[in-house]
Amino acid sequence: MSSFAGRMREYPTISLDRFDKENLHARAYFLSHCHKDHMKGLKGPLLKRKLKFSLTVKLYCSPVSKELLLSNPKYVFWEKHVVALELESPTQISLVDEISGEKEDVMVTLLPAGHCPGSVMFLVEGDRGTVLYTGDFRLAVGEVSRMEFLHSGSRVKDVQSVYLDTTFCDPKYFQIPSREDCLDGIKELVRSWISISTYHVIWLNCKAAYGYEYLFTHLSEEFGCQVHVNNLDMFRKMPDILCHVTTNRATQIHACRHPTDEEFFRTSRLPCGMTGPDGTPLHIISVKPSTIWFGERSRRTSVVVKTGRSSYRACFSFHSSYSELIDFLLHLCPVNIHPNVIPVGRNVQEVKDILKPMCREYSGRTGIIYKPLGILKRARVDYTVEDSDSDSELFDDEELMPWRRKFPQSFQLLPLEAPDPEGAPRFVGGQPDMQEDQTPVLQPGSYMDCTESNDDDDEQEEEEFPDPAGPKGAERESPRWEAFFTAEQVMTDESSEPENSQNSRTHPAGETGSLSPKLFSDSDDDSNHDPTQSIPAPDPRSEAGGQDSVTGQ
DNA sequence: GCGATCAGCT
DNA sequence: CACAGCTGATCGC
Repeated sequence: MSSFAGRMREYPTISLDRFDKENLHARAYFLSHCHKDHMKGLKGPLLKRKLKFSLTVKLYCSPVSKELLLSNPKYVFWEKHVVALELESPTQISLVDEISGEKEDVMVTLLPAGHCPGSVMFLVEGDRGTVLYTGDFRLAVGEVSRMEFLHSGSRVKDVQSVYLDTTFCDPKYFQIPSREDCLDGIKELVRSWISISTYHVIWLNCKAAYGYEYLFTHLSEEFGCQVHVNNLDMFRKMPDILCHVTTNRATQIHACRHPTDEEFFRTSRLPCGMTGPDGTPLHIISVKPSTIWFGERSRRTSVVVKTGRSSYRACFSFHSSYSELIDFLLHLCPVNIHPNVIPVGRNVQEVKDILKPMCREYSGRTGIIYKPLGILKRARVDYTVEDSDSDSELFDDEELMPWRRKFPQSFQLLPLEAPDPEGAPRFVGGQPDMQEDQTPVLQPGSYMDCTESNDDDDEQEEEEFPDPAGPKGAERESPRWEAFFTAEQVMTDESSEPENSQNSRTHPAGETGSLSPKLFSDSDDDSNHDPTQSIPAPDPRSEAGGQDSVTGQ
């Protein structure tokens, strides 16, 4: 969560991502993205009043952020004062003091931040130097070197200060699998489940915030199956997202929410209440996108981990990992780095100590070529620099390399602080240039990793599911669906759908017993997920028409 | 009655 | 396992 107070020391007359207290006096406002912790004070009555009497105060953001902001009635009063700036289009902005008439011009450029729809960084250039406010961001290693507006000719711009998203500025988040690897893992899980039968549905247990659209659009595209969401008003002018989400519950992929959705899931219901034909229960698995949960794990895991009978965690990060942050900072080589976020369990000084070696005064000695992954890799073994085959992928244009570069002495020691003594990546897969003993790439379908999971976690999560078989020793038995459904539905019938109770009574245990039992067992073998091993046994009442009502679009 | 803040809960 | 956000209680205006 951002704890940035809103103002940069170089340009104190503008406020970014904070709109309360001192920020009420700003000459211009900037919103990096539409997450509530970056919108504090934005709907406040004081600011509302200020706007009424001001001719010059504007709120600058990306076109997508403007759309998302104004789709919320609480912020429509901004309508006349929001200015959408195109990405990577430097814009001169006059900062005028409406009382004194005093004026200062700055050039502002929005850069893509990869955090959520519409998220941007703000590059501000003016008489007080060049500063970069990152907002929240996730950039892969090497991406910063390809951002044109951070460069001038063949060199990196002289950046005075970076105001940085330090959410994962901690060695325990040294490596987070790439978006692509995480997505691939989730795709394989989704594929293996929804292909069993049309009664098999996925619930993506996503938080109520922008940022998961990337997941929705890719899954929809992959499986030709729109994702069910509560509301799509905010995407009304975003056809690229809109075409992949739906408010029609008849789909196998859900990301709908309900205040008690976890309870719904425990009782085998979707938050939207969707059932199969005649109220037939659907077979639901939940996938909870998580980052910190993975960061806390002490052993290597795959990008998708089974945490309960029908619960999974999938690695999914909106924020750059520690190594991505280092790559970003070593490339920019700013004079100052200010953390916007103090991760839980750390204090400001600790975060500043971590960042210090990336500041300019600690670098810029000789002309050592900048190769972050090579350095990180070597740092665990020795302190020499060596060529890496991955360089060409990371830096497609050597001309864009920073020119004032030397390795911060203390930085080379940082990876040794990582909790993993061997420096092993925490995930199966990972970067192609990892050490030889690591599995080089994600194995399709390798999302089961129960044997490496933390026992406590598993126990805890398992408890969410009533196990009619009783003791742990019975875990490998076929799930007893009849008891599972009946017991819970009798107790909670909030949906007041009579079909539910009827359905649970008419759902024979033998039928569910044939549902790929190993999918629910404590397995760590992919082959168990081969849907062809099981014969889906839909409710006898469900004819083709019924199935269409589940999958029909 | 509203906003700010915090505990509790995902 | 706290990435972001909601609800409800309490307090002050």
